[in-house]
Amino acid sequence: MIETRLGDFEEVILLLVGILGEEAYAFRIADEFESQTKRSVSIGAVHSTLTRLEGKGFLESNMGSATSERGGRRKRIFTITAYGKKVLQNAKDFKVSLWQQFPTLSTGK
Amino acid sequence: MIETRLGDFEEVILLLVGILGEEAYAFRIADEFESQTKRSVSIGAVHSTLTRLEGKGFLESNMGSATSERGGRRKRIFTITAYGKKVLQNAKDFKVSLWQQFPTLSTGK
DNA sequence: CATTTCCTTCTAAAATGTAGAACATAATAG
DNA sequence: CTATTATGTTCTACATTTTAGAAGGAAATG
Repeated sequence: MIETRLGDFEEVILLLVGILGEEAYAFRIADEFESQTKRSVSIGAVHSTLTRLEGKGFLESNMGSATSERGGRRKRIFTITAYGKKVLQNAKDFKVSLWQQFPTLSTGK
Repeated sequence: MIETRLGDFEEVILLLVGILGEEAYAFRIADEFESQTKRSVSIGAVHSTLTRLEGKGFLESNMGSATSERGGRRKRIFTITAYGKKVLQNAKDFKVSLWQQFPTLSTGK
C-alpha cells in the first residue's frame, strides 16, 4: 500500500517529468507548466518540488552529458521511478473514482 | 478565467461535499473520507478546510434544521457553489489532459 | 579572460494540510 | 430540572507544501 502524500503541484510536476522524458529538467518543466497551464511559475518553485519528489523516491536524477552543444551550466535530468509511477496511478484511480460518484462531473469532456 | 488555487486535500473535500449532498457536514465528510481513502483524518483538518473553501467562494453553508431528530449540536450543511463546480471541472479537465499525454498512465483502470 | 547564456542552489515567506483540545447544544434518564 | 450522553463545531498550534526571486556555477565564444 502507498502511504506517502502527493501534493497537487507535486503531482503535476511528476506528470510533466513523465511527459517530457529526456527533456525533463527544471527550466524546461517550468516552460511546459506555463504553456499547459497559462499560469506562471517561478523556477524556484519547480526546483524545490523536484528536490522533494526525489527525496520521496518518486524521481531520480543525473546531470546531463558533459559535452553540451550550447553554453551554460549542465542540466539535471529527472526520471520517474517505478514507485513514482505507482503513486501517480493510485492518485489517478482515486480521483476517477470520486468523479464517477459526482453526477454533474461524470460526463467526460 | 479561474485564478484561485485548489489544494489536493481541498479538492477531495470539495468533491465529497458534492457526492454527499444533504449529508455534507464535517463529521460525515470525515467518515466518508476515511472509508474512501483508508486513511484517517482529524475532524479539525476537515473543518478548517471547509471553512477555507467557503471563504474562497467554492462552498456555502447553513445550519441544519432546528428540529433535529437526535440529540447533539446542529449540523452545518455545506453545498457547492456554481463557482466551486467550475473550479472542480477545470481541475478535472487539466488532469485528464495531462494523463492523456503520459502514455503509461493513459490506459483507463 | 570578460561576457553572455543556460541552469541550479539557497533563502524566505505565504498558503495548505493536520491534529486535538475546548466548547456548544439537544435529548433523555432519573 | 439537572446530570449525562451523544453529536458537532470552533479554536489553537504546528508541519508540510507551494511560491518567488536572489545568488551563484559552468560552458561557449569573441
